[in-house]
Order: sequence, then C-alpha cells, then structure tokens
Amino acid sequence: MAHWPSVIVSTPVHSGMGVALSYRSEHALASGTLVRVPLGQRTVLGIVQDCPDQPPCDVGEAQTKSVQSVLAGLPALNDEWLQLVQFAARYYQRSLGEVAMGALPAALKDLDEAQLARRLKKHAAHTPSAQTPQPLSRPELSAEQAQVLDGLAHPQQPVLLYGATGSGKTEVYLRAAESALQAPGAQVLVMVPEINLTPQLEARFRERFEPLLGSATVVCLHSGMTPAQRLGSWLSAHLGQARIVLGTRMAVFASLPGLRLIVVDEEHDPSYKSQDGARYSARDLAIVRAKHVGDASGTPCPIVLGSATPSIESWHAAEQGRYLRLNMPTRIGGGALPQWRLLDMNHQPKGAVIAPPLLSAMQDRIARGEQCLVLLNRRGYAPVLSCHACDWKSSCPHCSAYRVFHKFDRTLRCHHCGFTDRVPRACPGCGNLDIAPVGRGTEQIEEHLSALFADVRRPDGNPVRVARMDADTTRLKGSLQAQLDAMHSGEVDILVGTQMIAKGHDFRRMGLVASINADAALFASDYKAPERLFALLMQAAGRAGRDAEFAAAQGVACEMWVQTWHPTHAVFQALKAHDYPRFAAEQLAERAAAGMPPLGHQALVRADAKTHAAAQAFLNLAAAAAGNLPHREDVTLYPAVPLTIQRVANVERAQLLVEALSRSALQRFLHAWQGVLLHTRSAPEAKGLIRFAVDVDPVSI
DNA sequence: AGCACGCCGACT
DNA sequence: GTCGGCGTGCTC
Repeated sequence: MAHWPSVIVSTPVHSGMGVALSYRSEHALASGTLVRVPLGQRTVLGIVQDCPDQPPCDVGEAQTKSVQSVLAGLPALNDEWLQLVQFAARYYQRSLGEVAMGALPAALKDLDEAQLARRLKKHAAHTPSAQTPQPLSRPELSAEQAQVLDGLAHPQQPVLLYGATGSGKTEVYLRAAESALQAPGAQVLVMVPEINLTPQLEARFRERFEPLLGSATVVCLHSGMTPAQRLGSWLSAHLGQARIVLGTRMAVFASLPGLRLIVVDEEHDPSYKSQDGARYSARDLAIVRAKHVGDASGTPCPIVLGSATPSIESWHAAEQGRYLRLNMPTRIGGGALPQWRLLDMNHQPKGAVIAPPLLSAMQDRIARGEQCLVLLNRRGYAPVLSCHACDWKSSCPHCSAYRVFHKFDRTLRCHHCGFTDRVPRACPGCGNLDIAPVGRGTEQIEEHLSALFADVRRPDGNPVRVARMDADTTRLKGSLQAQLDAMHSGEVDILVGTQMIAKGHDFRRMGLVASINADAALFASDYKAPERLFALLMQAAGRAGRDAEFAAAQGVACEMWVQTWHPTHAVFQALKAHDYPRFAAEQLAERAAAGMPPLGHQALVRADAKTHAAAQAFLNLAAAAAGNLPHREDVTLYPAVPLTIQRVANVERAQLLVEALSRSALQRFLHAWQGVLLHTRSAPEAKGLIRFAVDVDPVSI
C-alpha cells in the first residue's frame, strides 16, 4: 500500500516553503527516518515528519515524487528531537527544514550508502565493552555542593546554580552527571559558551568517567571540529554510545535518545545566542528541551544553569519561582574572593596608562612571585592611526569603521571585514611622515608593561616576562594551549589580554587582576551593556586567588583593580560590594520601568542591502504594510535605523525594533508578518536588498 | 539556499 | 557565432 510521507527538507524561509513536502513511498516510514528525496534537479537529505496513508490534499497526487532511498541502519530521530527543532523553527521564525537540517552534521548529507555502512560498522565495533567498574576517585563535597546536589536530585523546575567563581560548580556538574548516568543508557548534555573552554572541561569529564564507562563515553561537538569528527561525535550520541556530550551552543541540537541531564555552564554568556542563520538561544532551547524530555518520559529531566553572574532573565525567572535558585557563595578550600580596588583616574597623573598605585601593586605581586593579569578588551596596537597635519584616519574603504594598527606585522586591519594592508610610511592624504596611533590596544599595553618592568627582577633573579593573549596570538592551532601552559608553569609573570583571558582558566599563582579601560562599556546605548560589563569584570576577578593554599601562604588578599573615571557608577559599586543581587534588582527595576526584557519582549528585523536607502525602505515599507495583521495593536514597530557600524564589507545594514509586552502576541505577530516581509522584498523601493533576518530575543540592539 | 532559465557584453 | 554576467522563479 502506498504512503505519502511528509518530509522535512532544507528550504529557507525565503523560499516561502516553511513546511515539510509530501512524497510517495511504497512502505510506511516511521517519523524521524532519514531519507533521500528528489527536490528540483537534485537529491537532498530529508527527515520524515509523519507518514499518512492518504495522498496530500494541498498538492496534487501527480506532483508527488517518490522517496529515493532510506538511510539504512540509521535509527530514526526521536519525537523529542523533532519537537525541539519544530519549536526552534517556530519560535525563531525560520523554516523547519533549515533548522532541522542545520542541526544534523553536514557530512551526513554527502555520505553514500557504502560510506554510511562503513561508519555504522565502525561504531558497532565500539559498542561499550562491559567495563570492569572502577571505583571513582573524586574529591569530598563541600556542604554547599552537597546541598545543591540534593536540590538537583528531584528537580521540579530548572535549577539556577548561582555559584561564586571557584566555588566548585564543575564538581557539582560531575556529581550530577554521575547520578544521572546510573540509569542504563542515560546521556548527559553539557554546554559551554566557547570552544576554548571545551578542552579543560573535557579533560575533567574524561578523567572522572572513562575509568568507569570506557573511552568512547565523552564526545565533543563544536564548530572547531572537522566535518568528519563532527559526524563521528554526532553518530556516537545518536546511537547512544556517547554518554556525555560536551559542546558549544550547536550541541543543544544533538540527537540524544537517552538524555537525562542538561548542564549549561556560564549560562549568562551571550555566545549562547547564535548570530547567524537561525538566531536561537541554546540556553533557552535547553530549557525547552529539558521540559519536553520530562513530558515524554514522565520524570522531569534535570537542567542546571550555572553562573557567578546569572543573566538578568534567569535571575528574574528564579525570583518569580519559575527556576529554583541554589547558592554556592563560598570558594572551595576557604579561599577569599578578591578585594576590589576602584582606581579613580581623575586623581591620577594625566595620560597615565597604568596608574602609579596599580603599577606599584603589580610590582609587589611580582616581587612575591605572584602573577598578574591585565585585561583590555581591544586587540591590536592602536584602534586608529591618524595624521596630525591633515584629517586622514585609518578608515576601512569597505566599512564605516577604522582599521586597527597592528604593530607586530605592521599592518592596518579591519576587524569587521578583514581588509588588511601594510602601514603606509607617510600619510596617504598629505604625505606627512608624522602619522600617529590614537588609543591603546593589547599590543601596546604589552610593550608598555615590558618597558616598565624591564629592570625589575623576580624572586628567582630572572627578568619579568610579559605575554599577550588575544585572538591574534591564539589563531594557530595549539597556540592557545601553549600559552596557557606557559602561564601555568610560571614562565609568564604578567599576562595582557582581551576577554578570552577572563574566562574559565585556573591560574594557580594569580594574585592580581586589573581592568585598565572598562569605562567604554558604561555608556553604551545597549541596555544590556552594564550586565555584560558586570559579568566580564566579575569573571576576570575570579581568576585571582583560586588556589586557596597559595593565597593563604602569601598572606595577602588577592585583588581586582579597575581603572575608571566613574568610580561611583552603580556597576562598580555593586561589584565592589560583591553584591550581584542588588545589581540585578536595579537592572530589573530599570527594565520594568522601560518595558524591556525580561519584562517585555523584543525582536529585530535586520536588513542588509547595497544601499542604505534600500535597507531602510524595505524595513519601513514592511512596517507600514503590517497594518491590520493579528496582534498589530499589541506590538510597537520602531522606525528603521542604521546599525552602529552601518557598513561592513560594502553592505549597508539597518534594523527595525519590534516590542511587545506579551511573548505570545509578539510570536503571533511575527509569524503573520513573515509573509509581508517576503512580499516587501520585491517592492521597487527595496531593490538592492541582499537579505533580511528576524532575530527574536536579540542579545544586543 | 541551490539551481534552473533567460536575456545582454567581450572573446576562444 | 559562444561563454558567462547575475536578475527572477521554482522546488512535493
């Protein structure tokens, strides 16, 4: 008997085909089955959504083509997974096909039958051999950790683990995983915001669980892996061999038939929000996923969101009782949190890059054999090069931004489009030889500190070594690890770097951390800027004094220095008092007054075009045409505005903000508006539009 | 998004 | 005479 399976194939929203397409098959196909189907002139991978035995009514029976083949030997994706991608597609206003196919490893698409069979055979050979259970070696739990694990044992709701830096959150994740993995076939999903953070966490999980479960139990899933590696990890997870899947935001879409625990580490991190393609929040989807797993299995799937500075959204959810907040305020081993030193730059010598009190504090630390960390969120030597004689500046010819001066290779580089050339010898505008760097980046601070410490000796008599770590010095594979090793071994005394040095690393001899130019973030127009600054500085501060024994032996409290012209600013005062709850309450009050998230809801429509007029016209026309759509009166459409950096790589960018007090009203409106946006594309005024994208719950506006 | 078809400029 | 530029239009 013939069947007419509806098959999810990769079609973007722009195609106007947001739903599955009907095909014909001689056999019934289970939903979730992976198939190859003809689409236009090619054959594509598809996923069976359902399989009615009646022909479709919307398209003629004659139009339906036959399913070409079934990916034999590959188990079907389960309902929970299908539900997840369906939710993500609906919520983030993308087509189901784009989200679902984007969630599969790309290498699966161009695998022929023989290759797939070989792959599956390889995995079958890896089937977990009965391991002789080794006793786990693990540290004692602190009272706080034990209490949190109690709370996690019978979760009725997501858990927000509010734990200070160094309070032992990772051990909580490990124990929670251990208890989840007791169930046969159980799987654990652990997410981190950045690829950089996967190796050390992977090592912790391997060390703990491999003796018990074997070497194939922990797999990684992130964009730094090759397509073949990704396919391997994905298959392991899908076939239930991998028991722990550790990855970045993309891992939220892993097929995990035995999912029994989700961990979202550093849940506040904006990297969890995808900025291209379907703009999903992996943290928010993880919450949804845990709920679906629980609904399907009858027992709730525990989910832990961990952070020392939770996102305001998660904090609010906990305040409302939607999440269960569990606190771990104390550092493991009794180490003290750093003392904050707000250095008022109004009272420092004019032009001081590193103010004298900070410099002498650093010297003291070095003299005691400690390390220092200097944070400056700007790579390169100077953000602009400028001619004093004429008005020339190092603008990028393709972007509305300056090119950054990189001294080590004498280039001017655009950090937005990548356009690079050599630094001119003389001003291209007037021929003047005196072109000077304006402002400071990490390279310059490294140079400056090297000079300042040139004559200082460490306790062992060796000269002080200053190193720099940013995207430029860690570009090559393995160089990040090499630099971290140099740091851990104690070769480096002062590390200068961008925010990448603030995250996760466990430097044992770190006594002082300094942020030398934090003010830039204070007055940004983005309402989330204070939240991000708070998290960044708190995280950076958390690098200091992590080794309680070392800190105690030093006899001096570790410190976090902040150079600022606004020491009385609320963000700094809250940081100084280690008072995140107060900071969060202030932020929530401000946002409530302005109807901002999490008390209101937002979406952005971004338009990229050849001319700014086209981008703006497209957005404003679409807004005008939203006239009597459902829930139009519940949403506010603001006029289109150019992005802060209006032009990148010769593409003009504009955006339009949509606000609503109700999430469901916003959702319904956006859904109805999709068609209008699609239609507006072909308006003559929008000629030159390259693309548009809806961004639900944007992280920056 | 792919990948067609389709109609106008410089070249083996 | 064709190769190829990228502007519309369709994919069960």
